[in-house]
Amino acid sequence: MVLKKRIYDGGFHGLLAPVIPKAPRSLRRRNLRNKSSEDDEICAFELLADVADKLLQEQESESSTSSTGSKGKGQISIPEEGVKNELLEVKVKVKVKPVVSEHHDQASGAENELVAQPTNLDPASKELNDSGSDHASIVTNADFQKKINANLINEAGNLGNVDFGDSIAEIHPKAIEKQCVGLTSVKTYGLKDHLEPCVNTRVPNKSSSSVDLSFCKDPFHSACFPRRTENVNRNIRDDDEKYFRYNNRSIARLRAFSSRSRAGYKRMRKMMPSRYWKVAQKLKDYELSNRSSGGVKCFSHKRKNIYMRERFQADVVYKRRKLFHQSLRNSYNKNASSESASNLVKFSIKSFKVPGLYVEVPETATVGSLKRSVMEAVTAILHGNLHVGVLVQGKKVRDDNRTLQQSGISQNCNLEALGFTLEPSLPEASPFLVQQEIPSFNMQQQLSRSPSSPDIDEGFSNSSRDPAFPVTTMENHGGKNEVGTTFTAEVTTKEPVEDSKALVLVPALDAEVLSVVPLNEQPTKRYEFSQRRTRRPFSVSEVEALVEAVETLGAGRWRDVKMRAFDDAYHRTYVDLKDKWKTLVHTASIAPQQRRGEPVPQDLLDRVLAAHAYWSQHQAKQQAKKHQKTSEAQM
DNA sequence: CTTAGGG
DNA sequence: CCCTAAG
Repeated sequence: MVLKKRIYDGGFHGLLAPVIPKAPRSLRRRNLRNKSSEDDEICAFELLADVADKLLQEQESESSTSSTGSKGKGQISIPEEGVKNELLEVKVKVKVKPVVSEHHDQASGAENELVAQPTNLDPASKELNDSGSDHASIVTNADFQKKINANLINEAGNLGNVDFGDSIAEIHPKAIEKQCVGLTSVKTYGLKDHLEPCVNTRVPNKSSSSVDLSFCKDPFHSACFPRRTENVNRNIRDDDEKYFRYNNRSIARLRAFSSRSRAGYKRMRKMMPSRYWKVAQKLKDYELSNRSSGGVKCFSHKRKNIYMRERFQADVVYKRRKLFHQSLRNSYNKNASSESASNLVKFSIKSFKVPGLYVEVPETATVGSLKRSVMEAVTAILHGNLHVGVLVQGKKVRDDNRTLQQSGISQNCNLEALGFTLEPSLPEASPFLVQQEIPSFNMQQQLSRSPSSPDIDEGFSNSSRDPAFPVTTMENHGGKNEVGTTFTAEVTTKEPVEDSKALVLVPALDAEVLSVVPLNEQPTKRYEFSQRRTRRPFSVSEVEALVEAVETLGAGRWRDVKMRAFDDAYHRTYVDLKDKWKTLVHTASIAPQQRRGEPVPQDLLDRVLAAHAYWSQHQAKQQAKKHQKTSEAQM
């Protein structure tokens, strides 16, 4: 009946603990916004262009970091005999989502503004040009569609977002049969200096099987379309640090929206790592501003929850990883029967997933534009700096001098555990250092992993496979119907596996690694893409701030604590604060000799203990009261 | 999205 | 720090 007085007499340095009522979420949320300017407008393609640029630069300046990577070229070579002289097949599947291009957006959902053109393919892939439409044909037969839909749903289920109205298409490069696949170039307005990846897959002879990825920059398409205002660039630069402060990964996506619904908003948000979300947000803002001037209603899209950025990111990454694993898989021919030579390693690479690929095309777009979109996406993602990685048991084998046998890759062993990754040859760099050096859209360095583990990299632990979402699973996964955009490229040896159509939902960004993972391996909770955040010990001043905040707000209101004391510390999520408090309490309760890390002043620890005691008691009282109340109500 | 806890 | 179940 009476407001409980909560005067902290424990002595927080003489301060009365101001009990700040917990504001309604709705209100609190409002506060979260407006943290930074929201008038930024960014052209999606500008972003793309920058990304492409960076990546290109990266590629050019970076020689291979692995033995396989000779600039712009990667090769998988299995020097073992027994590899069938088969043709490699490359399939590209795309999950398309209705989109409205920013340039034509008026409700009609105009065609994507991508323009595709034949590229100057290298001789080896010349025929690609001839194959023209072949290498990007849309499969629309009902049966397949059905499967894909199921798959999409399945995939979408992983992301937890689904939408209706998505159309799917499979692009099946016929070039396969010609043993090579070419990616024609695609030009996007504003996309500058894009590379023209030409992926040639050929199988020389029974002695070796190789996948040759060569890239060429297409001078022809270098001419840029008019770029957006400097305004855009400025904003990108200005906000870049925030966007990519912690994770600068490759981004290559084409996006637009046909749906301005909240669902759409949420979906997008979910699908993309929070760090990119902000960008997306801006992109959207841009689009919306464009559109609003045309009289189209915009929906609120200014939500920003800065503290949750990282957490969110984590979630997305997690989901992405999940999806990721569904795709890249190999199937291995383990036919011992025909294998007389026990030392032959025989297998086929069933599919290559293109993780960072994200394609969105308006339903009303033409098939042609779809093709072009895919091309562009591929171009943006594969623009070259890739190198192949080999995974055994989910662990990356880094020593190129090892023999297959030494690496545990042998016919008698578990070929199922063999996988490949296609990753950009990026330098290892601290995201934090990088961000300072490259204030704008730099998203390459991220995939760098700690240089530690020399041979086996635990990070790439077991290619996780979620049993619930087997690649080949076509069962309708019910419910959701949201589809991000999937883009899967499969490389298969002849004998097309009936269900080589594994459709993979690629969670957009973070295309660092394209991997091929064994099909039968059991899923693990470790995902290749997960990169643990770099450890950043709390400084004494941070501890001080935390203690102060908890003293006044109480332990448990982490969101508020965050807001109060770490609002600008983007790398500290409220969960982090909660965790830190936990450790602080622990630290304070153990002997000084047992403490590690930068010593926290005893007085601070004392305050921790005091506050902890106080708020614990407080909480207990609250609970008691609550119980009493409920019990009374029952009587 | 937030909290709360275990890992 | 990560991962998750609950709310």
